[in-house]
Amino acid sequence: MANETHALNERAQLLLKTLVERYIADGQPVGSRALSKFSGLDLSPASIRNVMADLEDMGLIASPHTSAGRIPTPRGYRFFVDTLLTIKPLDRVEINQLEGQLQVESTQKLVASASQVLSEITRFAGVVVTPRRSAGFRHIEFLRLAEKRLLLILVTDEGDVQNRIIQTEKAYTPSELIEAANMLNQNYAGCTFEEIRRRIQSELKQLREDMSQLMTAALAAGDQAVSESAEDVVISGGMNLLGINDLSSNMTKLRDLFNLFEHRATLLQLLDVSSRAQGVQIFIGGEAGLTPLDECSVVTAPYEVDGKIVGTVGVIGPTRMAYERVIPIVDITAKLLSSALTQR
Amino acid sequence: MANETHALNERAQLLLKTLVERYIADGQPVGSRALSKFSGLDLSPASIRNVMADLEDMGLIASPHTSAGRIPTPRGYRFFVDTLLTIKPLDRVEINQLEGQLQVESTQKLVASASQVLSEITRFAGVVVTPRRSAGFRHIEFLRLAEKRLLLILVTDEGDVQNRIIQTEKAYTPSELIEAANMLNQNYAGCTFEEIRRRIQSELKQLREDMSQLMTAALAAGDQAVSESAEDVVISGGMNLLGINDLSSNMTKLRDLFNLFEHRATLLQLLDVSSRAQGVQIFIGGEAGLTPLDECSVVTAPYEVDGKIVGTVGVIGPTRMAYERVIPIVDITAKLLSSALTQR
DNA sequence: TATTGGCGCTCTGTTGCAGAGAGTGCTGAG
DNA sequence: CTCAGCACTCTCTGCAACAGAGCGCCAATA
Repeated sequence: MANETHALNERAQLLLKTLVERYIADGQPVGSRALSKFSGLDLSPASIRNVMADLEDMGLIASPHTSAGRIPTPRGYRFFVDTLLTIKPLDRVEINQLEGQLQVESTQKLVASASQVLSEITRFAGVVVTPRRSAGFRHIEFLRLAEKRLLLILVTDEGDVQNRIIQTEKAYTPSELIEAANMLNQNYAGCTFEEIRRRIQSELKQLREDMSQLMTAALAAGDQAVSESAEDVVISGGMNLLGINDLSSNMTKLRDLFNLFEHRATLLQLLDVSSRAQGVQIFIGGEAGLTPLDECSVVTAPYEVDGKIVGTVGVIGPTRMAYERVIPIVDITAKLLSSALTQR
Repeated sequence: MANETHALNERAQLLLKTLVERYIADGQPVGSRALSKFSGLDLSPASIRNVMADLEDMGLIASPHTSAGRIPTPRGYRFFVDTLLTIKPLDRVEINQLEGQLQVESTQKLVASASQVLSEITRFAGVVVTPRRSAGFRHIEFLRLAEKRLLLILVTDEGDVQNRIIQTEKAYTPSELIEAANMLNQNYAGCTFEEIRRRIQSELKQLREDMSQLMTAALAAGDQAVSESAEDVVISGGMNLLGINDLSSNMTKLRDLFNLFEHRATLLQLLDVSSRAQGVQIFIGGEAGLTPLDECSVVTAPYEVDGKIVGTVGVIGPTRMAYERVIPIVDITAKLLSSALTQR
């Protein structure tokens, strides 16, 4: 009764910590005897039971049934990761290994490989929200494929290449195509497509009709490029979660979870939240407000280009995961991704 | 004893057919009573039991245990699809619906959407082996991104666009880049990269050193383009299989199956076999020689460009699938894909 | 000779029950 | 405050009984 200080005393904290650690380690409810053996506190099981009762009153642990040990509640996990968890930073070797697996050839590959590395190293699902991009325009090219078929190649500000095939009404000569491309390249390089559209509106009428068709096609391609390069979320190793006992026991939940994976928009919403804050964020169980995730945790960290946050990396795994290991992995991956993207 | 003609008499065939159909419909072992009710033969259960015993002797059906009904063996399924199955062709509406969902914008999208359509319409996993392509070269472009960073854009014979970023040792001027691109475009358009490599070998030495660096980079990109456009297999809706009771009962098998999905090469090997033959092919259970598939069937059909087979589409689902429905779907999809690809 | 009704047999799935094991809550003593 | 002891609760396992489903076989029948 005397230790009802509401703030946990040191002993209770230590016991909660070892309880969570043991539960994470073997997935079995932890009883008073086990705790008395592993806490290092030299207390009898009976005394420990008192503390456990307090912890249960506070909603930090719970027992699946009368006579099983205790398992952490979401609140318990929350307290654990917030104040009890001691994370050990990755050593140099692991970082190098991680870095080595990132494929820096293109932004797409970078993002895909980051997601994959996360899933492989944690054995959970890796997620990466693709970077937001400015809708700038750098270069355009028309290439003649056949009589009335053109290949339009469009390079954005960020060096991303978009291409699309256009059916034209008229057969353009190569020089006409070059002329059109030159006009766009010289006058509008560096502008967003919005700007181009505005500025071109008036000038368009003065152009020959056939030219204006090309311009319109180019703008359409540009718009598509912008919309396609909208945020998207890449998921790797979702299958890993099949192997997790905690999740694969109830099939229905597992299916809901995978449905969530296919439903990008919802996931995106969750992950976007994380890009508001700096550093690693953790969502435990249903904290994110998504029921399919109620036995999962999501560990995320934003990454940046030139100091500006442009996306999020993360790991989705069971609530019972080795946070002290996953957190630094996500953290470092975000940093590696940031630096790889900033270099380009 | 007299009907031991080894070739099944008509009655036995009809009974086998209804047995397989009923088993496919509700997944329960089929007993003699059910069969007597649904075969339309007006035979008593006792008589039917005699026939069933014969069918069991021939290895076409089996009972899970002494006192359950019978289920088809793989051999039974095989006989069923080979000689008993009556497939009803898709009606016009369904074909249109199928056609409408194919995204014709690019080869990649076409293949991806074909796979997706297959999975959505069958509620199983859709697979498509991407088309083999010739390694021709059409057009190249160097674009200056920064001091010593170039964007190399490469268009292949088939209108596919590859791009990669190159770090150079020297800072090229725009006109140098144009010169290099022109040289490649004018001299080598239409050649395979192999040919270019051979022809350029001698000429390369005569070029200025800086030029030769660009050429080498271009060739490397070309090679990569070729290797990347090698056959690959696209899988959609693998998750659908989670919902199939037949498969999700034994978790381990399910995991093996998904591992197979991630292991592209093996899958590719299987699907490539199908592209040897014309028309729809069906692999039942372990017939493909892959243990993870022993409770699955694979229905495939090759598709072609200009009359030449270039890839395979297919569906992977439980052996207990509605073949009469899946077969025409796969068939039509292959045909639609062929015509969509031939048009471009 | 093919078909059929009937009977006994076998296997599954469910239910009820008892006992062991694990762990708790509580109480009273040090 | 700590702790040993005890009664209690809950799960898990094995066992036995029983109903249900379906088969195989056999003898009767059309």
